[in-house]
Amino acid sequence: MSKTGKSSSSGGLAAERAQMLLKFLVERYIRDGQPVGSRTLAKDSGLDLSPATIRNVMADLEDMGLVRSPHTSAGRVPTAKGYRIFVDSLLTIKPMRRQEVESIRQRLVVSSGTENLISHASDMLSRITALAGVVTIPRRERVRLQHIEFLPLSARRVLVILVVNGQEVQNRVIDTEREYSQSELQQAANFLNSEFAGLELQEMRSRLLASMQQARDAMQHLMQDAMRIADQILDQQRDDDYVLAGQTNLMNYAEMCDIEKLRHLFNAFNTKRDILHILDQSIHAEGMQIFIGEESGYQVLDECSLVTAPYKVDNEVIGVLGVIGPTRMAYDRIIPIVDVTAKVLSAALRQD
Amino acid sequence: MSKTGKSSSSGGLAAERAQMLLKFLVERYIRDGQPVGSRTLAKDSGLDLSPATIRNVMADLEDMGLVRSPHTSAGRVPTAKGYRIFVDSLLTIKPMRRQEVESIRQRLVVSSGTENLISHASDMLSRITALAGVVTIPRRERVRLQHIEFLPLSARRVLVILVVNGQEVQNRVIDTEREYSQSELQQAANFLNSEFAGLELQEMRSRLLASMQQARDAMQHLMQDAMRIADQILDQQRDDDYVLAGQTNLMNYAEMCDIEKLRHLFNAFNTKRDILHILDQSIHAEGMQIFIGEESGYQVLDECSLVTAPYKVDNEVIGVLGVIGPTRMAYDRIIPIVDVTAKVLSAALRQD
DNA sequence: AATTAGCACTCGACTTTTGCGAGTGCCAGC
DNA sequence: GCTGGCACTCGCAAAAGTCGAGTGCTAATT
Repeated sequence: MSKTGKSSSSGGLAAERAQMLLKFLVERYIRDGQPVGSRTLAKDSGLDLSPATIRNVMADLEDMGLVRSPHTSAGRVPTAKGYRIFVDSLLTIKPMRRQEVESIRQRLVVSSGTENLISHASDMLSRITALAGVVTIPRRERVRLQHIEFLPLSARRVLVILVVNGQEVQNRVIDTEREYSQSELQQAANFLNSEFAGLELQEMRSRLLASMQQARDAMQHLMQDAMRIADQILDQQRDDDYVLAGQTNLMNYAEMCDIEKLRHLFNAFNTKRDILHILDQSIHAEGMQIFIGEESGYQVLDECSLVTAPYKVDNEVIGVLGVIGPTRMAYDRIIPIVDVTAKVLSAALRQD
Repeated sequence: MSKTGKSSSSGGLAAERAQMLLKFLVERYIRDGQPVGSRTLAKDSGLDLSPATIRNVMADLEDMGLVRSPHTSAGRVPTAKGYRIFVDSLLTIKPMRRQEVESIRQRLVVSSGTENLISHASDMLSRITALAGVVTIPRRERVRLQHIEFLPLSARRVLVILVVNGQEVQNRVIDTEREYSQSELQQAANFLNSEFAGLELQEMRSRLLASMQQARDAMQHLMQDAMRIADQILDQQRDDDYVLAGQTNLMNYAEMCDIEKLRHLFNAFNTKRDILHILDQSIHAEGMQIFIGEESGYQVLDECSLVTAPYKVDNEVIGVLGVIGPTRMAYDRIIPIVDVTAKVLSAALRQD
């Protein structure tokens, strides 16, 4: 009954063999998508062991929770835990083909405008990996005001245009408390521009607050409104989002044949909340992150893995990108792709 | 063999009965999704006929291409042609529930900003119908310039901000041929604003062209650039798009269980080209349009129907909205929903 | 002439049976 | 500790059987 203790035998050596077998099993399963039996393993692993021995090792691995049989007389399949070990310590990364790197770079260098860049990156990810690509909309901590402009729309409605961070344009309509004349608005804009251009919105906000307390001038309300806008924009920064591409690629995978599962997954894509939550986790973790199957903690991603990498500008992480696919994805190929894409995107954003 | 001729018997009366039966059959099939047999029809149609008689009528309808049997011993199912007749002349529209109308109105009245309005409309459509909702981004023929602003970014890059049609803001970065000073830009903007504010971009374009031929001043190039922008914006107007919501609803329908079909459909949604083409057809046709199954001419929509209605502002049609679902959708309920939503959206856009 | 009852027949959906084979676990021998 | 051998398990797939809804046709009825 309790053979848990005695199995690992003479320590490290057998453990190493078990690892080799695990590695081989995972690779094989990723390739074929079929449970791997002891015979296959014995024949192709190059370890020159009989199937029976392999079976013993497999039983051990199963005890450790690294593999499992879908049913009594099938081969073994890696569990999430098994994939974890594989990814963390057994994986041999396969470098990207020159051509692939180039195609990403080309595509991203050409496209202009942050929006465009992001969606192209997502698109490239999904194309090259044949999985779903995801890129979060960049979110900077520091929003630097470049220019502000007020434009009267009607009696008490003013259109506020803000240019921030180089060339991003944001606009809002505000309902003001009283009617402002064209020249008043102009004056206010001039004031704000001369005082605060180049500063961060946060900074502007607090300075404005301070100055309003001492001088209560005619512009008071308008200034307050301007501040409200700044707040809104700062808020909106937080209200993040992502661009997804190639969802349909996921429909090709056997593990997704269950339409119910697929629907839940797609719903999660639309709802965005859960996915964003996971992506958020990796925005703070330096470097690449891999979520395997149930690890993510979200049921919808049960048989999916997520490979992510943060991208940055000026050494500040401003977003995450990655791919979503079945747990049984070719990690050795996917990982460098995500990695490189993040770097290329970072570079492209810098000079945007 | 050839009983085609003699079947319709004493003219109008029998034909009327056949129509009643067709109507009943379609309604029933829409309700249950099961082929309808002669017995059911006999029992529930209220016509007091024996199944055998019904069978004869069915044979006639089949000859006319309005129904078909999926296989020998199943009931009958409407063909696209059958649905067409049903929708065109047999359908009894079921008015919307007060509550539904209100929920749409509420939702759309509250939301501000064209973008928002559009996506909420799409969302409402998909929620209420439990199908996929689609709304095209509005495209006005007349783009009226309200305000233009140049902002220097770096040596030869200028950010151009255009406010058009009330409160839409568009922006572009242009690379200029030489470096312009801040005051030059200001001057140019002032000129354009005073001359062209309130005019349509088309108009501005041609006037600018005319005036440039006589006076070749220092602003020549900048003006040219401004014109280029106007062109781009006019172009972009043409580069249309739509907002889709509730795709996942489609996964619930039995006729969509084929994953391959589903994938093609979703691909079409992403590609947008074909769908846009169909929607375009209905932007010019006054009033509602219904595309049933193969009628659309696109294979991907083989077992789907599309119910659309144009929406307008100032009596000018600027977009189309509608729902996409299986041919077997509840037309009597869907049609008024699409109709009303189009009207509510039109109203909401007017005061936006 | 239209309608109906009756009847033989068809065919898909579902269930059961059967056979097969891949793969396992365990044990005894090397 | 490894291996060969063996009984056993189970899923899968093909084959066979059953059921019933529904049809088309024909002959009788109104």
